[in-house]
Amino acid sequence: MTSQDADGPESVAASRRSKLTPEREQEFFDAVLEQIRECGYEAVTMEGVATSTRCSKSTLYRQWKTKPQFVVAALRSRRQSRLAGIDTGSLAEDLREAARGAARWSMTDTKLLQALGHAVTQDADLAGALREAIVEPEITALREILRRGVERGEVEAGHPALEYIPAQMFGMVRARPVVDGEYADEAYLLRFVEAAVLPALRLGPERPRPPSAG
Amino acid sequence: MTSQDADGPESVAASRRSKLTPEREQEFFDAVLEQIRECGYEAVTMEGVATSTRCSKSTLYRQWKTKPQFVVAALRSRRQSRLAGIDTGSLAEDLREAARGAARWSMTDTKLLQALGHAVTQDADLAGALREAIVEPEITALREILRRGVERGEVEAGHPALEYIPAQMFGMVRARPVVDGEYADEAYLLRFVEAAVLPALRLGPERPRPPSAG
DNA sequence: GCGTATCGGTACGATGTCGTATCGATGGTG
DNA sequence: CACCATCGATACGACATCGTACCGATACGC
Repeated sequence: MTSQDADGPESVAASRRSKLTPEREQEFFDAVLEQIRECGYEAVTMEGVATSTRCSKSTLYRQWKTKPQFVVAALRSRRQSRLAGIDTGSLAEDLREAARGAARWSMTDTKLLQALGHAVTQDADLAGALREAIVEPEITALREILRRGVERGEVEAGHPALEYIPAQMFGMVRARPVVDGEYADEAYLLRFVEAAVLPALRLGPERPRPPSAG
Repeated sequence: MTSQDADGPESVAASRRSKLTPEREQEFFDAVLEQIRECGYEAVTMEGVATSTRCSKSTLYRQWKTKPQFVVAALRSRRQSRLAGIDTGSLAEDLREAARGAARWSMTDTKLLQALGHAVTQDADLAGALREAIVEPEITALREILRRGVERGEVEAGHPALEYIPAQMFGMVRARPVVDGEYADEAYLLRFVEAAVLPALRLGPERPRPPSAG
Protein backbone atom coordinates (compact mmCIF):
# COMPACT_ATOMS: atom_id res chain seq x y z
CA MET A 1 0.00 0.00 0.00
CA THR A 2 2.78 2.40 0.88
CA SER A 3 3.95 3.00 -2.60
CA GLN A 4 7.66 3.51 -2.70
CA ASP A 5 7.74 5.86 -5.59
CA ALA A 6 9.21 4.15 -8.60
CA ASP A 7 9.45 7.30 -10.56
CA GLY A 8 10.90 6.76 -13.95
CA PRO A 9 13.47 9.24 -15.11
CA GLU A 10 11.17 10.28 -17.90
CA SER A 11 8.71 11.96 -15.56
CA VAL A 12 11.40 13.91 -13.81
CA ALA A 13 12.29 15.55 -17.07
CA ALA A 14 9.50 18.04 -16.76
CA SER A 15 10.41 20.42 -13.98
CA ARG A 16 7.66 20.36 -11.40
CA ARG A 17 7.26 22.94 -8.77
CA SER A 18 6.31 20.16 -6.45
CA LYS A 19 8.13 17.03 -5.57
CA LEU A 20 4.87 15.23 -5.39
CA THR A 21 4.47 12.68 -8.10
CA PRO A 22 1.14 12.52 -9.91
CA GLU A 23 0.53 9.22 -8.19
CA ARG A 24 1.06 10.80 -4.81
CA GLU A 25 -1.26 13.63 -5.75
CA GLN A 26 -3.92 11.11 -6.71
CA GLU A 27 -3.55 9.51 -3.30
CA PHE A 28 -4.51 12.82 -1.75
CA PHE A 29 -7.45 13.16 -4.08
CA ASP A 30 -8.67 9.64 -3.44
CA ALA A 31 -8.35 10.18 0.28
CA VAL A 32 -10.34 13.39 0.39
CA LEU A 33 -13.08 12.02 -1.83
CA GLU A 34 -13.34 8.96 0.33
CA GLN A 35 -13.51 11.07 3.45
CA ILE A 36 -16.22 13.15 1.85
CA ARG A 37 -18.21 10.03 1.05
CA GLU A 38 -17.84 8.75 4.57
CA CYS A 39 -18.08 11.88 6.66
CA GLY A 40 -19.59 14.54 4.45
CA TYR A 41 -18.07 17.63 2.99
CA GLU A 42 -18.34 19.78 6.05
CA ALA A 43 -16.84 17.17 8.31
CA VAL A 44 -13.82 16.56 6.15
CA THR A 45 -10.74 18.05 7.71
CA MET A 46 -7.45 18.82 6.11
CA GLU A 47 -5.88 17.28 9.17
CA GLY A 48 -7.75 14.06 8.54
CA VAL A 49 -6.70 13.88 4.94
CA ALA A 50 -3.12 14.60 5.93
CA THR A 51 -3.17 11.86 8.52
CA SER A 52 -4.75 9.27 6.28
CA THR A 53 -2.22 9.95 3.55
CA ARG A 54 0.69 10.32 5.94
CA CYS A 55 1.54 13.76 4.74
CA SER A 56 1.24 17.02 6.62
CA LYS A 57 -1.27 19.81 6.46
CA SER A 58 1.53 22.03 5.23
CA THR A 59 1.83 20.00 2.08
CA LEU A 60 -1.85 20.19 1.34
CA TYR A 61 -2.02 23.90 1.96
CA ARG A 62 1.08 24.48 -0.11
CA GLN A 63 -0.46 22.82 -3.13
CA TRP A 64 -4.03 24.00 -2.76
CA LYS A 65 -4.87 27.22 -1.08
CA THR A 66 -8.03 26.20 0.72
CA LYS A 67 -10.17 23.19 1.42
CA PRO A 68 -12.74 24.00 -1.28
CA GLN A 69 -10.01 24.37 -3.88
CA PHE A 70 -8.51 21.11 -2.76
CA VAL A 71 -11.81 19.32 -3.12
CA VAL A 72 -12.43 20.89 -6.49
CA ALA A 73 -9.05 19.67 -7.67
CA ALA A 74 -9.86 16.20 -6.39
CA LEU A 75 -13.15 16.17 -8.26
CA ARG A 76 -11.54 17.36 -11.45
CA SER A 77 -9.06 14.53 -11.22
CA ARG A 78 -11.98 12.13 -11.29
CA ARG A 79 -13.54 13.30 -14.51
CA GLN A 80 -14.44 10.21 -16.40
CA SER A 81 -17.52 8.64 -17.79
CA ARG A 82 -18.65 5.38 -16.31
CA LEU A 83 -20.77 4.81 -19.37
CA ALA A 84 -18.27 5.69 -22.05
CA GLY A 85 -17.50 3.23 -24.78
CA ILE A 86 -20.90 1.60 -24.80
CA ASP A 87 -21.84 0.83 -28.38
CA THR A 88 -23.31 -2.59 -28.97
CA GLY A 89 -25.19 -1.65 -32.09
CA SER A 90 -28.58 -2.02 -30.43
CA LEU A 91 -30.31 0.68 -28.44
CA ALA A 92 -31.93 -1.76 -26.04
CA GLU A 93 -28.65 -3.50 -25.41
CA ASP A 94 -26.83 -0.19 -25.03
CA LEU A 95 -29.34 0.85 -22.40
CA ARG A 96 -28.93 -2.44 -20.58
CA GLU A 97 -25.20 -1.95 -20.67
CA ALA A 98 -25.64 1.57 -19.35
CA ALA A 99 -27.69 0.15 -16.50
CA ARG A 100 -24.86 -2.22 -15.68
CA GLY A 101 -22.35 0.60 -15.76
CA ALA A 102 -24.50 2.85 -13.64
CA ALA A 103 -25.00 0.07 -11.13
CA ARG A 104 -21.28 -0.49 -10.88
CA TRP A 105 -20.71 3.08 -9.72
CA SER A 106 -24.02 3.49 -7.98
CA MET A 107 -22.85 3.44 -4.43
CA THR A 108 -19.63 5.37 -4.91
CA ASP A 109 -21.10 8.19 -6.96
CA THR A 110 -24.31 8.39 -5.00
CA LYS A 111 -22.45 8.76 -1.75
CA LEU A 112 -20.33 11.49 -3.24
CA LEU A 113 -23.29 13.32 -4.68
CA GLN A 114 -25.20 12.93 -1.45
CA ALA A 115 -22.29 14.19 0.60
CA LEU A 116 -21.73 17.19 -1.65
CA GLY A 117 -25.38 17.74 -2.39
CA HIS A 118 -25.73 20.80 -0.31
CA ALA A 119 -22.22 22.20 -0.39
CA VAL A 120 -22.75 22.43 -4.12
CA THR A 121 -25.55 24.92 -3.68
CA GLN A 122 -23.20 27.27 -1.87
CA ASP A 123 -20.02 27.00 -3.89
CA ALA A 124 -20.23 27.47 -7.63
CA ASP A 125 -16.77 26.05 -8.28
CA LEU A 126 -17.67 22.95 -6.35
CA ALA A 127 -20.90 22.66 -8.27
CA GLY A 128 -19.13 22.91 -11.58
CA ALA A 129 -16.51 20.39 -10.60
CA LEU A 130 -19.09 17.92 -9.39
CA ARG A 131 -21.11 18.30 -12.54
CA GLU A 132 -18.07 17.66 -14.67
CA ALA A 133 -17.03 14.75 -12.52
CA ILE A 134 -20.12 12.63 -12.21
CA VAL A 135 -23.14 14.28 -13.77
CA GLU A 136 -22.33 15.44 -17.24
CA PRO A 137 -20.25 12.44 -18.30
CA GLU A 138 -23.11 10.06 -17.60
CA ILE A 139 -25.78 12.28 -19.07
CA THR A 140 -23.72 12.91 -22.16
CA ALA A 141 -22.99 9.24 -22.62
CA LEU A 142 -26.68 8.39 -22.34
CA ARG A 143 -27.63 11.08 -24.81
CA GLU A 144 -25.07 9.70 -27.19
CA ILE A 145 -26.52 6.21 -26.83
CA LEU A 146 -29.97 7.57 -27.58
CA ARG A 147 -28.71 9.65 -30.49
CA ARG A 148 -27.22 6.59 -32.12
CA GLY A 149 -30.43 4.68 -31.59
CA VAL A 150 -32.37 7.37 -33.35
CA GLU A 151 -29.77 7.50 -36.06
CA ARG A 152 -30.18 3.79 -36.65
CA GLY A 153 -33.91 4.27 -36.84
CA GLU A 154 -34.67 2.19 -33.79
CA VAL A 155 -36.63 5.04 -32.30
CA GLU A 156 -38.32 7.90 -34.01
CA ALA A 157 -36.46 11.17 -33.64
CA GLY A 158 -38.27 13.43 -31.22
CA HIS A 159 -39.89 10.55 -29.37
CA PRO A 160 -41.18 12.25 -26.23
CA ALA A 161 -39.66 9.69 -23.89
CA LEU A 162 -36.15 10.32 -25.15
CA GLU A 163 -35.84 13.61 -23.35
CA TYR A 164 -36.37 11.97 -19.98
CA ILE A 165 -34.28 8.84 -20.18
CA PRO A 166 -30.98 10.28 -18.97
CA ALA A 167 -32.65 11.91 -16.01
CA GLN A 168 -34.61 8.72 -15.38
CA MET A 169 -31.50 6.59 -15.16
CA PHE A 170 -29.76 9.20 -13.08
CA GLY A 171 -32.77 9.68 -10.88
CA MET A 172 -33.36 6.00 -10.25
CA VAL A 173 -29.78 5.50 -9.13
CA ARG A 174 -30.07 8.39 -6.68
CA ALA A 175 -33.63 7.73 -5.56
CA ARG A 176 -33.38 4.08 -4.76
CA PRO A 177 -31.30 4.50 -1.60
CA VAL A 178 -33.81 7.01 -0.31
CA VAL A 179 -36.88 5.04 -1.29
CA ASP A 180 -35.78 1.49 -0.62
CA GLY A 181 -32.86 1.95 1.71
CA GLU A 182 -30.39 0.21 -0.53
CA TYR A 183 -28.30 1.24 -3.46
CA ALA A 184 -29.41 0.56 -7.00
CA ASP A 185 -27.73 -2.64 -8.05
CA GLU A 186 -27.48 -4.18 -11.46
CA ALA A 187 -30.56 -6.36 -11.16
CA TYR A 188 -32.67 -3.42 -10.07
CA LEU A 189 -31.54 -1.13 -12.85
CA LEU A 190 -31.80 -3.84 -15.50
CA ARG A 191 -35.35 -4.64 -14.46
CA PHE A 192 -36.08 -0.95 -14.54
CA VAL A 193 -34.82 -0.65 -18.09
CA GLU A 194 -36.91 -3.62 -19.15
CA ALA A 195 -40.01 -2.57 -17.28
CA ALA A 196 -40.08 1.15 -17.83
CA VAL A 197 -37.54 2.53 -20.26
CA LEU A 198 -37.81 0.11 -23.16
CA PRO A 199 -41.61 -0.13 -23.04
CA ALA A 200 -41.90 3.64 -23.16
CA LEU A 201 -39.80 3.53 -26.31
CA ARG A 202 -41.76 0.58 -27.67
CA LEU A 203 -38.61 -1.48 -27.58
CA GLY A 204 -37.61 -4.49 -25.59
CA PRO A 205 -38.60 -8.10 -25.25
CA GLU A 206 -42.03 -7.54 -26.67
CA ARG A 207 -42.19 -7.27 -30.41
CA PRO A 208 -42.41 -3.65 -31.31
CA ARG A 209 -45.91 -2.86 -32.46
CA PRO A 210 -45.88 -0.89 -35.65
CA PRO A 211 -48.34 1.93 -35.17
CA SER A 212 -51.03 1.49 -37.76
CA ALA A 213 -51.56 5.11 -38.56
CA GLY A 214 -48.22 6.68 -37.90
CA MET B 1 -41.50 34.41 4.88
CA THR B 2 -40.98 36.62 7.91
CA SER B 3 -42.99 39.62 6.89
CA GLN B 4 -45.75 38.99 9.34
CA ASP B 5 -43.98 40.52 12.27
CA ALA B 6 -44.72 44.07 13.19
CA ASP B 7 -42.30 45.20 15.81
CA GLY B 8 -43.62 47.35 18.54
CA PRO B 9 -47.11 47.06 19.98
CA GLU B 10 -48.52 44.13 18.10
CA SER B 11 -52.16 43.27 18.32
CA VAL B 12 -52.87 40.68 20.94
CA ALA B 13 -55.51 39.18 18.74
CA ALA B 14 -54.46 35.57 18.78
CA SER B 15 -50.78 35.42 19.68
CA ARG B 16 -49.42 34.94 23.15
CA ARG B 17 -45.74 35.02 23.80
CA SER B 18 -45.77 33.87 27.38
CA LYS B 19 -45.70 30.15 27.07
CA LEU B 20 -44.93 28.27 23.94
CA THR B 21 -48.13 27.87 22.07
CA PRO B 22 -48.25 25.27 19.33
CA GLU B 23 -48.15 28.11 16.84
CA ARG B 24 -45.01 29.47 18.43
CA GLU B 25 -43.47 26.04 18.38
CA GLN B 26 -44.28 25.72 14.72
CA GLU B 27 -42.52 29.02 14.13
CA PHE B 28 -39.36 27.47 15.52
CA PHE B 29 -39.79 24.43 13.36
CA ASP B 30 -40.44 26.42 10.24
CA ALA B 31 -37.43 28.56 10.96
CA VAL B 32 -35.03 25.71 11.45
CA LEU B 33 -36.25 23.87 8.38
CA GLU B 34 -35.91 27.01 6.33
CA GLN B 35 -32.41 27.56 7.64
CA ILE B 36 -31.56 23.99 6.78
CA ARG B 37 -32.82 24.48 3.26
CA GLU B 38 -30.84 27.66 2.86
CA CYS B 39 -27.64 26.91 4.71
CA GLY B 40 -27.48 23.17 5.12
CA TYR B 41 -27.80 21.05 8.20
CA GLU B 42 -24.27 21.50 9.44
CA ALA B 43 -24.36 25.25 9.02
CA VAL B 44 -27.59 25.69 10.92
CA THR B 45 -26.96 27.22 14.31
CA MET B 46 -29.21 27.33 17.29
CA GLU B 47 -28.18 30.93 17.63
CA GLY B 48 -29.41 31.64 14.13
CA VAL B 49 -32.75 29.98 14.71
CA ALA B 50 -33.12 31.85 17.96
CA THR B 51 -32.38 35.15 16.28
CA SER B 52 -34.68 34.58 13.35
CA THR B 53 -37.52 33.64 15.64
CA ARG B 54 -36.68 36.32 18.20
CA CYS B 55 -36.35 33.82 20.99
CA SER B 56 -33.24 32.85 22.87
CA LYS B 57 -31.01 29.84 22.72
CA SER B 58 -32.12 29.04 26.24
CA THR B 59 -35.65 28.50 25.07
CA LEU B 60 -34.61 26.14 22.33
CA TYR B 61 -32.31 24.15 24.57
CA ARG B 62 -34.97 23.99 27.25
CA GLN B 63 -37.45 22.39 24.90
CA TRP B 64 -35.12 20.18 22.92
CA LYS B 65 -31.94 18.84 24.35
CA THR B 66 -29.72 19.09 21.30
CA LYS B 67 -29.68 20.37 17.78
CA PRO B 68 -30.33 16.96 16.20
CA GLN B 69 -33.32 16.40 18.46
CA PHE B 70 -34.61 19.85 17.61
CA VAL B 71 -34.35 19.15 13.90
CA VAL B 72 -35.99 15.77 14.29
CA ALA B 73 -38.89 17.39 16.11
CA ALA B 74 -39.18 19.96 13.35
CA LEU B 75 -39.28 17.24 10.71
CA ARG B 76 -41.89 15.27 12.58
CA SER B 77 -44.06 18.36 12.73
CA ARG B 78 -44.03 18.42 8.97
CA ARG B 79 -45.36 14.94 8.40
CA GLN B 80 -47.93 15.25 5.71
CA SER B 81 -48.45 13.87 2.28
CA ARG B 82 -48.36 16.29 -0.58
CA LEU B 83 -50.16 13.73 -2.68
CA ALA B 84 -52.87 12.68 -0.27
CA GLY B 85 -56.46 12.86 -1.31
CA ILE B 86 -55.85 12.26 -4.98
CA ASP B 87 -58.61 10.04 -6.32
CA THR B 88 -60.05 11.11 -9.63
CA GLY B 89 -61.26 7.67 -10.59
CA SER B 90 -58.75 7.34 -13.40
CA LEU B 91 -55.21 6.09 -12.99
CA ALA B 92 -53.82 8.34 -15.69
CA GLU B 93 -55.52 11.36 -14.22
CA ASP B 94 -54.41 10.41 -10.72
CA LEU B 95 -50.83 10.23 -11.93
CA ARG B 96 -51.13 13.60 -13.61
CA GLU B 97 -52.53 15.00 -10.41
CA ALA B 98 -49.66 13.44 -8.50
CA ALA B 99 -47.26 15.14 -10.90
CA ARG B 100 -48.89 18.46 -10.16
CA GLY B 101 -48.69 17.85 -6.44
CA ALA B 102 -45.07 16.77 -6.63
CA ALA B 103 -44.23 19.83 -8.68
CA ARG B 104 -45.82 22.08 -6.13
CA TRP B 105 -43.48 20.86 -3.42
CA SER B 106 -40.57 20.13 -5.67
CA MET B 107 -38.29 22.95 -4.67
CA THR B 108 -39.10 22.97 -0.98
CA ASP B 109 -38.76 19.26 -0.42
CA THR B 110 -35.81 18.83 -2.72
CA LYS B 111 -33.87 21.53 -0.94
CA LEU B 112 -34.61 19.89 2.36
CA LEU B 113 -33.66 16.45 1.18
CA GLN B 114 -30.53 17.80 -0.43
CA ALA B 115 -29.54 19.70 2.66
CA LEU B 116 -30.11 16.70 4.92
CA GLY B 117 -28.90 14.16 2.40
CA HIS B 118 -25.69 13.40 4.15
CA ALA B 119 -26.56 14.15 7.73
CA VAL B 120 -29.13 11.42 7.33
CA THR B 121 -26.45 8.83 6.75
CA GLN B 122 -24.92 9.62 10.12
CA ASP B 123 -27.95 10.01 12.35
CA ALA B 124 -30.55 7.28 12.35
CA ASP B 125 -33.16 9.40 14.11
CA LEU B 126 -32.74 12.10 11.55
CA ALA B 127 -33.03 9.55 8.78
CA GLY B 128 -36.23 8.17 10.19
CA ALA B 129 -37.75 11.57 10.68
CA LEU B 130 -36.89 12.64 7.17
CA ARG B 131 -38.35 9.47 5.74
CA GLU B 132 -41.56 9.98 7.62
CA ALA B 133 -41.67 13.64 6.69
CA ILE B 134 -41.15 13.68 2.96
CA VAL B 135 -40.34 10.25 1.60
CA GLU B 136 -42.85 7.75 2.84
CA PRO B 137 -45.95 9.91 2.54
CA GLU B 138 -45.34 10.48 -1.14
CA ILE B 139 -44.32 6.93 -1.88
CA THR B 140 -47.28 5.56 0.01
CA ALA B 141 -49.69 7.90 -1.75
CA LEU B 142 -48.34 6.86 -5.13
CA ARG B 143 -48.60 3.19 -4.27
CA GLU B 144 -52.15 3.77 -3.24
CA ILE B 145 -52.92 5.46 -6.53
CA LEU B 146 -51.44 2.52 -8.37
CA ARG B 147 -53.25 0.02 -6.19
CA ARG B 148 -56.58 1.60 -7.01
CA GLY B 149 -55.73 1.61 -10.69
CA VAL B 150 -55.03 -2.09 -10.54
CA GLU B 151 -58.16 -2.64 -8.53
CA ARG B 152 -60.20 -0.91 -11.21
CA GLY B 153 -58.57 -3.09 -13.80
CA GLU B 154 -56.87 -0.26 -15.60
CA VAL B 155 -53.55 -1.99 -15.29
CA GLU B 156 -52.83 -5.65 -14.88
CA ALA B 157 -51.75 -6.55 -11.37
CA GLY B 158 -48.06 -7.27 -11.26
CA HIS B 159 -47.32 -5.13 -14.26
CA PRO B 160 -43.53 -4.82 -14.10
CA ALA B 161 -43.55 -1.04 -14.47
CA LEU B 162 -45.67 -0.57 -11.37
CA GLU B 163 -42.85 -1.30 -9.03
CA TYR B 164 -40.78 1.56 -10.36
CA ILE B 165 -43.29 4.34 -10.70
CA PRO B 166 -43.05 5.77 -7.18
CA ALA B 167 -39.29 5.81 -7.31
CA GLN B 168 -39.42 7.31 -10.78
CA MET B 169 -41.60 10.20 -9.72
CA PHE B 170 -39.47 10.72 -6.67
CA GLY B 171 -36.27 10.38 -8.65
CA MET B 172 -37.26 12.75 -11.40
CA VAL B 173 -38.12 15.46 -8.92
CA ARG B 174 -34.74 15.08 -7.25
CA ALA B 175 -32.70 14.50 -10.38
CA ARG B 176 -33.91 17.39 -12.48
CA PRO B 177 -32.10 20.08 -10.48
CA VAL B 178 -28.87 18.16 -10.81
CA VAL B 179 -29.29 17.31 -14.46
CA ASP B 180 -30.92 20.44 -15.84
CA GLY B 181 -30.07 23.00 -13.20
CA GLU B 182 -33.69 23.84 -12.44
CA TYR B 183 -36.33 22.35 -10.26
CA ALA B 184 -38.95 20.02 -11.67
CA ASP B 185 -41.97 22.15 -12.41
CA GLU B 186 -45.46 21.07 -13.29
CA ALA B 187 -44.98 21.15 -17.04
CA TYR B 188 -41.88 19.01 -16.79
CA LEU B 189 -43.43 16.39 -14.58
CA LEU B 190 -46.65 16.28 -16.56
CA ARG B 191 -44.75 15.76 -19.81
CA PHE B 192 -42.76 13.07 -18.05
CA VAL B 193 -45.91 11.27 -17.00
CA GLU B 194 -47.29 11.46 -20.52
CA ALA B 195 -44.05 10.51 -22.22
CA ALA B 196 -42.69 7.81 -19.95
CA VAL B 197 -44.99 6.65 -17.19
CA LEU B 198 -48.26 6.21 -19.01
CA PRO B 199 -46.72 4.63 -22.12
CA ALA B 200 -44.89 2.10 -19.96
CA LEU B 201 -48.26 1.17 -18.49
CA ARG B 202 -49.86 1.17 -21.93
CA LEU B 203 -52.12 3.96 -20.78
CA GLY B 204 -52.43 7.54 -21.76
CA PRO B 205 -53.28 9.58 -24.80
CA GLU B 206 -53.03 6.57 -27.07
CA ARG B 207 -56.49 5.23 -26.41
CA PRO B 208 -58.41 8.45 -26.56
CA ARG B 209 -56.90 10.42 -29.41
CA PRO B 210 -57.12 14.10 -28.70
CA PRO B 211 -57.80 16.17 -31.79
CA SER B 212 -54.38 16.63 -33.25
CA ALA B 213 -53.86 19.71 -35.29
CA GLY B 214 -50.94 19.15 -37.58
C1' DG C 1 -50.78 40.96 45.37
C1' DC C 2 -47.40 37.00 45.68
C1' DG C 3 -44.96 32.99 44.31
C1' DT C 4 -43.38 30.30 40.64
C1' DA C 5 -41.94 28.98 36.32
C1' DT C 6 -40.75 30.10 32.01
C1' DC C 7 -39.35 33.61 28.97
C1' DG C 8 -35.46 36.31 26.43
C1' DG C 9 -30.62 37.93 26.82
C1' DT C 10 -25.95 37.15 27.49
C1' DA C 11 -21.59 35.53 29.24
C1' DC C 12 -18.90 31.51 29.58
C1' DG C 13 -15.95 27.17 28.97
C1' DA C 14 -15.06 23.42 25.96
C1' DT C 15 -14.25 21.93 21.64
C1' DG C 16 -12.77 21.65 16.90
C1' DT C 17 -11.16 23.48 12.52
C1' DC C 18 -9.01 26.72 9.43
C1' DG C 19 -4.97 28.53 7.69
C1' DT C 20 -0.17 30.30 8.99
C1' DA C 21 4.40 30.11 10.76
C1' DT C 22 8.33 27.81 12.14
C1' DC C 23 11.47 23.99 12.46
C1' DG C 24 14.65 20.07 11.10
C1' DA C 25 15.43 16.73 7.39
C1' DT C 26 15.96 15.39 2.63
C1' DG C 27 17.13 15.28 -2.07
C1' DG C 28 18.01 17.35 -6.43
C1' DT C 29 21.06 20.74 -9.09
C1' DG C 30 24.89 23.53 -10.55
C1' DC D 1 30.16 19.91 -2.29
C1' DA D 2 27.13 23.74 -1.29
C1' DC D 3 22.76 25.67 -1.95
C1' DC D 4 17.96 25.79 -1.65
C1' DA D 5 13.32 24.39 -2.34
C1' DT D 6 10.16 21.21 -0.71
C1' DC D 7 8.87 17.73 2.49
C1' DG D 8 6.69 16.30 7.14
C1' DA D 9 5.72 17.64 11.87
C1' DT D 10 3.98 20.69 15.10
C1' DA D 11 2.66 24.87 17.51
C1' DC D 12 -0.12 28.73 17.19
C1' DG D 13 -3.84 32.42 16.73
C1' DA D 14 -8.32 33.34 14.99
C1' DC D 15 -12.75 32.00 14.77
C1' DA D 16 -17.25 29.69 15.30
C1' DT D 17 -20.40 26.64 17.50
C1' DC D 18 -22.19 23.76 21.09
C1' DG D 19 -24.45 23.48 25.31
C1' DT D 20 -24.64 25.49 30.19
C1' DA D 21 -25.23 28.91 33.73
C1' DC D 22 -26.86 32.94 35.38
C1' DC D 23 -29.51 37.20 35.03
C1' DG D 24 -33.80 40.26 35.20
C1' DA D 25 -38.54 40.50 33.48
C1' DT D 26 -43.07 38.87 32.69
C1' DA D 27 -47.43 36.16 32.84
C1' DC D 28 -50.30 32.79 35.12
C1' DG D 29 -52.45 30.38 39.34
C1' DC D 30 -53.89 31.06 44.01
